[in-house]
Amino acid sequence: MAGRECSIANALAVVGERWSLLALREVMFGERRFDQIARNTGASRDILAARLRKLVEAGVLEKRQYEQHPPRYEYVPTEAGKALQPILMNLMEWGDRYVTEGPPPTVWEHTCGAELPSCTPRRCARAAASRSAASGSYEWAGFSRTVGDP
Amino acid sequence: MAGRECSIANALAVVGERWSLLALREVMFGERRFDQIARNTGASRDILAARLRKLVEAGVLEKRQYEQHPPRYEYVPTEAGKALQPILMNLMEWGDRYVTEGPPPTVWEHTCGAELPSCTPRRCARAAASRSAASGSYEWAGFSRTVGDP
DNA sequence: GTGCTAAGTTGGAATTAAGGACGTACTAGG
DNA sequence: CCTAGTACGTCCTTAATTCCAACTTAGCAC
Repeated sequence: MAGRECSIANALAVVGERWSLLALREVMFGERRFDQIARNTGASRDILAARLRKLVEAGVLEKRQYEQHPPRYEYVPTEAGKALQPILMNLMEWGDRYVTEGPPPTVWEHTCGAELPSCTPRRCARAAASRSAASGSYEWAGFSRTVGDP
Repeated sequence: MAGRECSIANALAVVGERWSLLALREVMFGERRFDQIARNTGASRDILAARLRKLVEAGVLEKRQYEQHPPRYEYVPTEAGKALQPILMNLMEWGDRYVTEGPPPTVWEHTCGAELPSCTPRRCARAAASRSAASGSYEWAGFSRTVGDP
């Protein structure tokens, strides 16, 4: 037990469990409600509830009530949550390059036309293509992403 | 089950399990042998063996024999493994900022004296300080890291 | 009343991890 | 020869987690 004292380990204690980063991905993609996150990640509802609670306790997400009767909540990223976005982007690029077979399921690019280097922070990004079936668009923290058929 | 088709999910299928990224951290820190990785991560030996096998199968690490009699192996990063380094660095920075209390356990800086922005790839980096008890130094893929008392 | 959506909770089965002992193979010391 | 120590795992038993489906609560629409 124990292991080296290290901020990587500390970070993983917060976001390193299964489904945590995928839940965060959904929030980043604009899906902020429990059922949407559950559907899009494929996580069990009980585990997802536990992960979201933990992320809220850790200050990565904030639970915000968007309806009084009946009470309904959505999850929005805090500053710490937003700071994880580059990590998710890098992870996606790594997955594109070394794991995913075929073309990347989602591609981001600058709305300004510049190419998107593997560097953070990124601003002015827009999803150019997606093999995902869902449609919609979303903007957050300087990012803009569109999902849909070309 | 199922969930969105996404390279983040694909990446996490390879490196998202508990201990995988910490094992990779050790390899990145220059600890490439089973016992060292086990000690420094705190993982159970059987689980660690399973993770390392998986990482080798996924092409992230390579198992290299460094001794014939008795056969002894060490784990070295492949190109895919090296490509994960920026992600670990970003995760460490995120942990430093939002999780770890007190000063960062490990600090990297450019050997050229320039400050180290939160951007990849990094070259010419050197660990300036560490609260870790262990001593030693290590260089890999343009990084140089020193662990020890100032 | 029936069905639908949303955001979870509950209970029981299945899976995974923890922790330590053990095996094998070699080296060093007495 | 006998004992220790190092290295790299595997095996076994117990403990903790996760999965899955069903259920709850609360309101709205028909």
